[in-house]
Amino acid sequence: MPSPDHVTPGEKRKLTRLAKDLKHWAKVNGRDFPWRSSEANTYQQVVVEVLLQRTTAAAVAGFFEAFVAKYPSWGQLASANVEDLEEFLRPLGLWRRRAQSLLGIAKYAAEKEGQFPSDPLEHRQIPAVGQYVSNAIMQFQHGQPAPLLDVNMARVIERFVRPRKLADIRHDKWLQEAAHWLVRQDPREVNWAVLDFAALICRSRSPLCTSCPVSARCSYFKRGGNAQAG
DNA sequence: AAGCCGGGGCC
DNA sequence: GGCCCAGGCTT
Repeated sequence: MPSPDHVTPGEKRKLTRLAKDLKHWAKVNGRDFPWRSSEANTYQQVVVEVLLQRTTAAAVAGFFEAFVAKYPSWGQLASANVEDLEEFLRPLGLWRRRAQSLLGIAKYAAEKEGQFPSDPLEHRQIPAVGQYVSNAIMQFQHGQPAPLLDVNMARVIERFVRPRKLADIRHDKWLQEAAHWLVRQDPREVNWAVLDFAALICRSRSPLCTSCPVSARCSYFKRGGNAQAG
């Protein structure tokens, strides 16, 4: 009996096949956002993660262009007036907390000329940078494979393979390992594919299992998880 | 481990 | 009306 903290070889094969299938699925069905554009710079790729926290990507999509126009760099964001920033963020929600987060990370980044540490342990002290944003930094600035492991990616992995043991995503070793394995090749493409798949098919409420490209191998589907069948 | 932030979309 | 959303911070 394998340790519950460890991803088994069988689970790794499942995840490898899942990554392949979701990449294929996303080529046709994936979403297109401005921050995924080849034009997007590291500032935009990192700052958007703060905008996306607890916020739908659709809402950020209608906001992103205006934000980067008003605050085009870490330096200009760092020197923003707090009240102006709060007012600008208001339609997006979480505006007080988010203004503080953005100012904090911008001041740090401006000080370091936009360079974040390559050691994720050093990210702990940076405002607004938790495990998720840390992984985004590792991927987008340092080219290191890292999972954008949020509630959505967690849901996909848990349904497809098995549920995690711990309540907190960040403390579940098995889930962490599974997510890293899932995105180890073509991390950008797979990360975005998984997030798109989670948002469009493997939704938290009423998942569209009948339209799912991987339902045949999904443990959640095989257990009859979706009662209304899409 | 749980509560909090927050407006908007969706049921 | 309640739930959810590319989390992080505080208690």
